[in-house]
Amino acid sequence: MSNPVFRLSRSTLTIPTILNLATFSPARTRQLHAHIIKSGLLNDNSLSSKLLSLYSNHRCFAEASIFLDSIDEPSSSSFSIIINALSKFNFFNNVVDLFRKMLSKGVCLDSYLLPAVSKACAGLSAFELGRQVHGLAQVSGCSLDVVVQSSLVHMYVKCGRLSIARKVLDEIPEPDVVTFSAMIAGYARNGDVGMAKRLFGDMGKLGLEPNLVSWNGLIAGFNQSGRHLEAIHVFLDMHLRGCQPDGSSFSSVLAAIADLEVLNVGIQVHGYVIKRGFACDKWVVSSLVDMYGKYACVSEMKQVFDEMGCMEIGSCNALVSALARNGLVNDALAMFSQMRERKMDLNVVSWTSMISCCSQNGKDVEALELFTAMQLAGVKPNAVTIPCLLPACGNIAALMHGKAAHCFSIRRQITNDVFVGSALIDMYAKCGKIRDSQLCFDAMPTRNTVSWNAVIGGYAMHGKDKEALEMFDLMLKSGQKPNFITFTCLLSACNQKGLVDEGWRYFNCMQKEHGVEAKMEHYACMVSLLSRVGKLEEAYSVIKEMPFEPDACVWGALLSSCRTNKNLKLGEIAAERLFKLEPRNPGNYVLLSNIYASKGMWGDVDRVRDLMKDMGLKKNPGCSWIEIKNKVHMLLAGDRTHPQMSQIIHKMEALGKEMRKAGLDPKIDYVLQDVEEQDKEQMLCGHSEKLAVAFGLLNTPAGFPLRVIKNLRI
DNA sequence: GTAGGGTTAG
Repeated sequence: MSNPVFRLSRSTLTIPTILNLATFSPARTRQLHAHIIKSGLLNDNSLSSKLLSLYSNHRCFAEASIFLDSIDEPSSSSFSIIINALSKFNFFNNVVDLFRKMLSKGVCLDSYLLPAVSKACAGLSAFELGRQVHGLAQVSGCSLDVVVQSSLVHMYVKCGRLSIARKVLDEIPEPDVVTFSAMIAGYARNGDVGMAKRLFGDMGKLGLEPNLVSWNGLIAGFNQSGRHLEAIHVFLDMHLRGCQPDGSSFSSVLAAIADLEVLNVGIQVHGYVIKRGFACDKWVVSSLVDMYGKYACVSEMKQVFDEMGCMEIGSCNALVSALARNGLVNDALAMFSQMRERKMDLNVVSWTSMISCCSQNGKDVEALELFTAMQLAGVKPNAVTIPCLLPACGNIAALMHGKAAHCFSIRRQITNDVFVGSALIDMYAKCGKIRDSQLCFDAMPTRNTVSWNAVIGGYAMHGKDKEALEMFDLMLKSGQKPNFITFTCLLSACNQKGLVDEGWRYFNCMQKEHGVEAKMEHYACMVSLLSRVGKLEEAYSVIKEMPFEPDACVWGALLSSCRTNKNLKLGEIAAERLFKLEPRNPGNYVLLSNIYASKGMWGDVDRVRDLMKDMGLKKNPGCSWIEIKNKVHMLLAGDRTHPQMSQIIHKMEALGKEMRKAGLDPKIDYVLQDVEEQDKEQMLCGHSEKLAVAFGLLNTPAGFPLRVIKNLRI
């Protein structure tokens, strides 16, 4: 006989023997179900409990529910079995539904199912619902149970209501180490690691010995609050007090180590990980991969990942971002495709990491495509995804996509997030919508340095020096500290308008008054500013006095102005440096030959052209775009009423085709897509910087200062 | 039979 139940029913086996069978497959469970119906044993309590457990453990909740419905008067323990299993598998909505159904049937509460319901409310962050459950627990008398109390503390913590959670904790006559751990983790997660530490101490005073989970909560708390060194100290303390770390302790402490300059400590902990047998723990591997990635130990991070011997989503995500962080963009993309091919369950972190990798490495169109693919895959973007995506919209002036992301943020109610807000400011500014940019800034409930930099940088980018400088004053008044990016934006604004005095003022005060060291970008701005107003010798002195070697940006600024001012002596010096630093940039050769041409030195013009030929370089694709470049520059200078706007657009289209033929990607479709739908003139004015990007102007010295701003990650 | 902790994306 192939049917086991049939065989059972015919055999001498009794029902109690069946119940003792350790495991039943789902199919066998269904057969048992049929057997129970056939034998009329539906209301046998122990049998029905066994069947419900079997179904629930196999996640056959539909069958469990059908069986529950067939019982005449189901007890709270019958509901409890399914509710606990649903909660264990994180089916929180179903927990709530079944709990409601149970109440509607008038079944009494018991303290075995309340923690699961409370956990579901915690998982759903359903504060109101959780409060009602708390009320029911009090009415039914279940709230005296320490397990129920602990679950309520956890629920309030997860809903972000720390003071209520603490009140519940304080009212428990005999809280145990689990209750304390929930509260400690709550304080830790919400950034109040001081309270977490105090409570940890209180627990000791009550004679409760902290266990592994409480130590881990504290380590994670210090790590998440950015107090990395203290996280390491707690880890050592725990070890000294005889509590041996587990995967959770290791993953937190390694994350802390990753953000400090202590690679040797990391290597020692890695040794400890191996010794304790956690080298294949998925959490630990993720942290190790991330740590080695942050220390640029590429082979180590790959080795740790490979030695785990399986593809697990968390560690794969860690590897993707570690590869991206180390500039191995193609490897990161390959890894991500492999994850997709293997049909791994990609989560929001997987998609967000990849979007971030693309938007930071010039793969803007790919970033936008990934955002669409992510949603098609049913993964909801969150408050981290949006700030990763928006720079891609800004980089190619894809205003429609940026707006869509903005609308998405409004629907998801994440516009109050400081990262989302700052990224929106930056995106609108880069798409030419400086007013929208300001509106987003105004709407922010809290701002940080990044938000101020975004709005100041936006005005600087649009040549609105007054507004940029005004915003800086407001920034100082608000008490927000400026950083090196703030000063780059300010100097860039001064540079565009030739404000030499203001430029020097900011340059001199940044170190003295604000403790910000002058970097390459600041020197580049000063050199550009001075040479722009014809003070070439002064600019050259600044270069000579720089405390580090000037880069191509600095020399490019000088060369560009030497052409305008027909200064051969300094032009040759700058060009010589540039030919070494950027031998393959045709713009440098063109500029020098222009200076020679302006002086009628045709022999030297030929010499530079031969130099270009030797390098296998052509002039920038389709030299007719020099014409466009001038017009774009006119727009940059603030000419908002150019009479030939529609011709410029046609020219852009033609150039786009030409560039594409030459195998170049002008990304013009994205620019034009927006232009089509908006008032063209209005858009084009705002798009001046984007046009410069689209046509590769930033790769020529003439593209300064856009080049400086573009390279900034606000 | 019920409760607590972790990593990777800005």
